Amino acid sequence: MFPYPSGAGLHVGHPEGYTATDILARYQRALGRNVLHPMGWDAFGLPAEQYAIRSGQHPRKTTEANIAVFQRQIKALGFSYDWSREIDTTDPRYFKWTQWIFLKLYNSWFNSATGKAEPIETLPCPAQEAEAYRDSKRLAYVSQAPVWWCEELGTVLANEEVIDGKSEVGGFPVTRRPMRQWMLRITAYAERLLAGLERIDWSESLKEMQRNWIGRSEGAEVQFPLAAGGPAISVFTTRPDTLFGATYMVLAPEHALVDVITTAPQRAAVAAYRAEVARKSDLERTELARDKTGVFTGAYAVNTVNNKQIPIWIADYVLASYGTGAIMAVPGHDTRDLEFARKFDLPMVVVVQAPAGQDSVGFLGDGISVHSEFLNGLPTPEAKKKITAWLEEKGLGRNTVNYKLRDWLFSRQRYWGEPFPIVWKPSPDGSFHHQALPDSALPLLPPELSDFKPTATGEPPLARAKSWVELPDGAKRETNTMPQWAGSCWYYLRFTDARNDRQFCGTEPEGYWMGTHPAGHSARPGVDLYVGGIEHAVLHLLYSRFWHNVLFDLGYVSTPEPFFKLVNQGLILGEDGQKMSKSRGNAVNPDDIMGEFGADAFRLYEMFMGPLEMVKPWSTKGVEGVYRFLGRVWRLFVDEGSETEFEQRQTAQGVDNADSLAGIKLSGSIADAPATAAQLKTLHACIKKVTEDLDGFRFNTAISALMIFVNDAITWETKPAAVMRNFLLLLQPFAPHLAEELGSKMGGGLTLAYEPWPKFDLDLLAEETIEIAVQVNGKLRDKIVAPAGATPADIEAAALASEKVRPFMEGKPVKKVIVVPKRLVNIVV
RNA sequence: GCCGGAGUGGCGAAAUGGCAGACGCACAGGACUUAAAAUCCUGGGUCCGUAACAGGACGUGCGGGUUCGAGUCCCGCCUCCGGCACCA
Repeated sequence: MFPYPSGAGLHVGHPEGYTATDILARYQRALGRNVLHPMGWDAFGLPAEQYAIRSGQHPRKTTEANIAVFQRQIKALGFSYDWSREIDTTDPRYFKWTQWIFLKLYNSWFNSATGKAEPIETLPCPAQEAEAYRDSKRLAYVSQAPVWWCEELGTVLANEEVIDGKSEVGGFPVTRRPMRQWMLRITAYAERLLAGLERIDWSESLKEMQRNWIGRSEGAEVQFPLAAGGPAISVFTTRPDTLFGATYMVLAPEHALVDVITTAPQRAAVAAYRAEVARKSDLERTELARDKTGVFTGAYAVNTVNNKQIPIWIADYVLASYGTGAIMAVPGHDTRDLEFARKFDLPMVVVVQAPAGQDSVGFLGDGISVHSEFLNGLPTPEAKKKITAWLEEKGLGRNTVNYKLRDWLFSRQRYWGEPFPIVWKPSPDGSFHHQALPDSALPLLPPELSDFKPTATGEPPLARAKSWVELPDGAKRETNTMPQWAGSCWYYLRFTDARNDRQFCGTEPEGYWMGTHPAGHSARPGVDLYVGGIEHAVLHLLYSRFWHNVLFDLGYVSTPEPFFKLVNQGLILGEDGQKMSKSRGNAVNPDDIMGEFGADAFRLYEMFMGPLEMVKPWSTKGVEGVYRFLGRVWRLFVDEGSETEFEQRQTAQGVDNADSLAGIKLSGSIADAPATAAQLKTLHACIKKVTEDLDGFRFNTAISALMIFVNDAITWETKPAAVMRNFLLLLQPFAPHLAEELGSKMGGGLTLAYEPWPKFDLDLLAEETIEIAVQVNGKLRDKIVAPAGATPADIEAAALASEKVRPFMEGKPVKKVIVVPKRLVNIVV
């Protein structure tokens, strides 16, 4: 995942994923594959804008400076990126296409019959109000609804950006307020986003997080007529089988029918309760709201299965934004309803018999229906089917599916983001109607501003630029901007064809790199390997999949999913095992580490710490360890005398580093000598282990294999040049600077990075004799040495003959002997 | 509460159901040095045992199970980390 270039520079987490992919890129190239390994900048975003507000410095300037810092650090780490594909989401040549994709969303609708997005022109519209109808179906639409507003940040936020009633960025309180906003219809893709998870190689936990976020829930929508007549109240329930146990109803306080149904005597109480709820922040509502509150509306609904009248309450434990914003309360089999019923003394009926030994009151699982007339005796799944059929027949209900996923709030009141390619045209009645700009008007650049603060009226900062906003024909530009996620939704596609100024990316390169083109190198549709932090599980990774699905439907990309294989690198903690942070004082600065130990040691250490996916604490002692290893590699190759001279020259003044380094000679122990069988075995064991570990992303054990080679090679009096050169080829992806330096001293022409990966020969690994463990009743008692070709019978005989084993078999008959070829013998007595 | 993941030496960790602790850190002893650093060599799970060897018992969060054999598989718990959480 490409980084947001913050002013603080890289933190140690960045090089973790980047080193892993760089090693694999180098490895895959050495295997002869064409590798796309690019870097870019997710550079729109809040910090640059907030800095601009404080300092008056244009975010463009800050962003450029930050990118320069990131570039310097990333280049110092020796990543083999293809810089000709570098992208910057704030570059008009890039965000032109972000705006273009927005227009595709705007000009499309989701056809539920085909399950796909289609151009808006294909939408069958009623003759009257055609435009309004079209607008109501677009994938990008305007909504006047309560949204999360963050006073501190001066902007609205998406659902995904609000955590426990606070902004994800900064942890500021957010409140709900109705505003006109752009939304993206991601909910139309709920099923597709769920189904798509089945065909991609992501960790189960990450898939689960996405599934939970989408929150699919199957149930029934049921109508409850009002006792007094008028509109029916619709509820969503996953347990229609408990309908006979519904003893009251609850509407969310914000429900539209509350005003309609509340009776005169209750009006004051209801109004007071609604005011109280509205005043509560969402934080209070979720954190403190375990204690149930609510008031009676005075109205009754009819439970049509038994024609009983049940009271209608309002309570804030029912959310306006989920399902229909109303529930049938079944205190017998729902914890929350039970709590509420107990508090307000409402009736409770058991309608599901729990299995023997469990209390039926408050029982939530599947059981047998009771006190439910025609459902009695049915197990829960059948009762659900029967009651739903019954409701459908009477026109009182139907099967339905609900999702927790909400549409994506896509506009922000910020300066430093992509402007919407939208203008508002005046209508004769004085209102304004949105209209898309043509593709030819892209990119739409933001106006120049010197004051980036939100305006006093709460309008976005872009509203300040009157000459930009107000068009000669009386139309006004949209002044919201897109969220930071927009640019990162599709950047992986741009990498395939980063300099294309006619298309967001060409069909050919897209097909080639995404793996569906006949000439493509991969059988895994999508990005072959995507490495990044888990924090994007429900943000970037969900948004991106959504956009990609839409682009796929519209025929612009060739794969249904963007990222085939995804690996989440584990967080690197501070030396104290706590999360790294400036305030804790346990943060590690990559520049310091590179300055002291060099880029290779830094790369190597981050890979040696442990498995890529694991959370692991930093240890500067550990860096010293791999640094020492690199020192041993160096001394393995170079002549000690010339090395000493080098060090002396270094301490003298006015000596050019490169010239001085060239004076170091290769060690005399490296010679064009034939390798011994033992040397070849050491080399090929290393090739095998490193190769297999790289295939499995096991960088830490691959490095330990390199160490094992060096520990052995350091004892060789004569080091065959061919063996040593092969070792450098294995080292090169991990520590490219050192490996290339030594490679060039060895000569032989090519840069190591362009040479093929060594192959291992199993024959060279064959042992002449094998050590075999001898167990008695599963306990190790001896080790014997047998020729590699020994038969199981030979080995068994040798094991039984062992002196050390004899005492443990004394006087006990041998029941069974298990011989595991080449490993062990277990004698059961 | 629900869903994921993880618990192995002093520490980071390694181990297709087959010799637990590879590799590294830290530590200890030794060599080199006037000395230190660097470097090189050696050692090490715990306990019992021995003058020293030898030898033995125990040991992968806890309790069971399957198996000739379990860190690994199964069942039940505990702890930690991450996510979700009044979602009907």
